Amino acid sequence: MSKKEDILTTALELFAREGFSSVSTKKIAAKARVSEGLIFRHYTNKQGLLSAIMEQAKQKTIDLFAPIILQADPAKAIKMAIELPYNIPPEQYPFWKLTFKLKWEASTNIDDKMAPLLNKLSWAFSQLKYPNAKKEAEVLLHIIEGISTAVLRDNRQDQKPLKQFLFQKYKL
Amino acid sequence: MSKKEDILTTALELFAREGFSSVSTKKIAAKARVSEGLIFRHYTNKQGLLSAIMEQAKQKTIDLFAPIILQADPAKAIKMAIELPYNIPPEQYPFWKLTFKLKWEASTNIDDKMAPLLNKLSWAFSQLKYPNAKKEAEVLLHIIEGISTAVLRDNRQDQKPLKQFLFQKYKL
DNA sequence: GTCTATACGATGATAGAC
DNA sequence: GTCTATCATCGTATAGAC
Repeated sequence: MSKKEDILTTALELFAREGFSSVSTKKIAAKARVSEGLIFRHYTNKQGLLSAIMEQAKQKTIDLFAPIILQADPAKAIKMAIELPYNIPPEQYPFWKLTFKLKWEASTNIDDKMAPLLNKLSWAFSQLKYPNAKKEAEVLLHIIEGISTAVLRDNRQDQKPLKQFLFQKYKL
Repeated sequence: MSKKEDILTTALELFAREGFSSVSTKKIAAKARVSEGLIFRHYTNKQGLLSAIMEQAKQKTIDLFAPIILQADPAKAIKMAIELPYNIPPEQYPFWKLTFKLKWEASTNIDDKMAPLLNKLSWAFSQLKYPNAKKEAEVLLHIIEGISTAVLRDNRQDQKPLKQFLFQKYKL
């Protein structure tokens, strides 16, 4: 891995754990074992570092959602969406933690990221003849985000997973 | 309002909007129109300011939940819980925004705050003979937190509220 | 209670050498 | 590409006067 990548990975980890403004470029440099100046050579400024991270995140979101979006069977798509929080690759936790954290920063908008999934769920519920497909989708997305939050925050899978319960609830 | 209170209110607003570490004591002082030194006279340090805010928050949480906790009719209790996100007094938005934001800081734990509500919902569902009362409660709490997040982030009520839909879903 | 002045380490960022 | 040295500014916090 290049030093440029080391910086990005380290910054991501620290931002996810401690928040963007709490982490100094000095700290990033020390943990990534590069000189502080190098950060600015590669990423112009601290904000540029965050932008580069979020650029990567965009692609990871698409990759993670792809199998669900492409699923032609509506019941299977819903099932996969429910399983999503439990299937986040642990090495991607920092990514998702930061994404959820940044939900509360004015600049970013997590809803844009989630829109494709929301639309797919809406489609799935309407295929299954749910009377309020759009709202069913919204509610399920809230649940999925809630479970994801729990998983990401505690860095562990839910002790008593709601997965089975939800499968039952949605008759899957 | 005393200057001491001005500081607290201003800090709360800024912390909620921009995050704890992004906001300098200088900025708080300017916006509250007090000298910077006064902040430290009253609250020892910046962290003390946050602690004072969270101390207030504890009481506000209790007050907001009280009518639900005291509700003897289980169906009504669930209904009130669903209405909760829409009934947060707007002047308390900064409080709740900050509370939800701090969910992602290692030190704080929002689950402790939410536990009484979770337990009440669990009780309500079991009264109504739901087969998995505990998990029903968990799921509904996720939904309520999701709706609250949307309301708080956009500083406005949901355009197409899920309230009616949820009432129907839970046959209330 | 409140303000002004100030100490001083930390922080983001640049310049220049290799 | 990478490091060292350096800088201006900012940020928290204290001291002393009113």
